[in-house]
Amino acid sequence: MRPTHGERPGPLPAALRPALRRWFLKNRRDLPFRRTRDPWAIWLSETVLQQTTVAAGAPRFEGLLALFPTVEALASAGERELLAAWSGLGYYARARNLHRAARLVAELGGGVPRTVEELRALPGVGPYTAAAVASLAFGTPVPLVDGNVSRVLSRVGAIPGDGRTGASGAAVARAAEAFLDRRRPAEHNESLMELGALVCLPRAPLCPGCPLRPACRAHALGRPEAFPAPRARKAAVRLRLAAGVARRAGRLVLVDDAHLVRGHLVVPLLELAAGADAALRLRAAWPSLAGRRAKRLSPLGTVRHAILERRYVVEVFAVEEAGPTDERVPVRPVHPRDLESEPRGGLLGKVLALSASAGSPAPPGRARPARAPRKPTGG
DNA sequence: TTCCGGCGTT
DNA sequence: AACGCCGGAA
Repeated sequence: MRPTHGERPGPLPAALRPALRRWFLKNRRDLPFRRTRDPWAIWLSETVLQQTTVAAGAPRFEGLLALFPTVEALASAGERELLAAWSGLGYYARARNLHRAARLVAELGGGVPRTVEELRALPGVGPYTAAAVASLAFGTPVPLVDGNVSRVLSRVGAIPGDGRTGASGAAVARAAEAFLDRRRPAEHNESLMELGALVCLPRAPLCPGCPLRPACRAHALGRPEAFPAPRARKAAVRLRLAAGVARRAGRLVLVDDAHLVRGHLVVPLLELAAGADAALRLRAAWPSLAGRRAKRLSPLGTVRHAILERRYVVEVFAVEEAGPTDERVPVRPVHPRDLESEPRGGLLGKVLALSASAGSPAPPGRARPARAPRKPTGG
């Protein structure tokens, strides 16, 4: 048993259901897939709509339903026919799954399965689609949590986290279960989705028109748009680089950037395997990188640079060169004063700042690399 | 450009 | 838990 840290958001008061219901009856959009309770039509529409907006998906749903009006019709059609009709919708594996599922259903007879468990067993039918068919078509009292509903419930309960993964996903599921109107699950589920689609918008929610506002903790906190928390960013890839700063006749030795941004100029650098000795590797590679022998390397420090989800840790060295120059290695020597007019990335600025601070009368202690000046990137 | 979204796969 | 799928919207 473990201690409770803070209280869980309580269930949405059932007292708000009538307000939600009134709001829905007044504001619901008249959409083609809402005019039917036919399980196959619901299944098909949910499959189409989980990958496209309502605007784009509605006409496609109608076309597909006209072509395959029953699950048996799809089962007896070829996969190619479905794929042809699916063209432009994307996620073609889902069309194949739908076709396989239709054949399974037809083989078993008895039409579209009625229970969540049976539905889940069909290829391409996950928790969402199963709950949608069960509740919207068959009236089974199961909560339905799509992206819209997850956002609504995250806000109403001010649930920390992204509302999908781990504990926050579980908290959203509990809230959905607690708020479910078991007497009319279809209408209830549709109304929550519609509220998310029309009022509880991702970026700028329209709280004044929201029937759940009296209970909404995120609104009470004054920051409805802060929920759900942004999705965790993809884990950054960490890479080690070794870079060398060398001068020839007052000009910086630069090369075309092959690692980070094509078309930019950067100091010669190289990617390091884990545990590799930066100085050793850079010195050995210098002739092929810069076309000249590296006589001596002195460490200048470390620079960090991020591009999208890549994190570079760059060990920078001042390089003293010696010997003849190999003209076959493409190098672009640039005088520092001409740097402004060259395409270059933020990394070069950071490296040069480090080099400059190391070259100037040393402040006591290790010089922290100055932050690179903001530069207008691109074009 | 960045973000979003159900599901299957890994 | 993370990723790819794929097109649309912000």
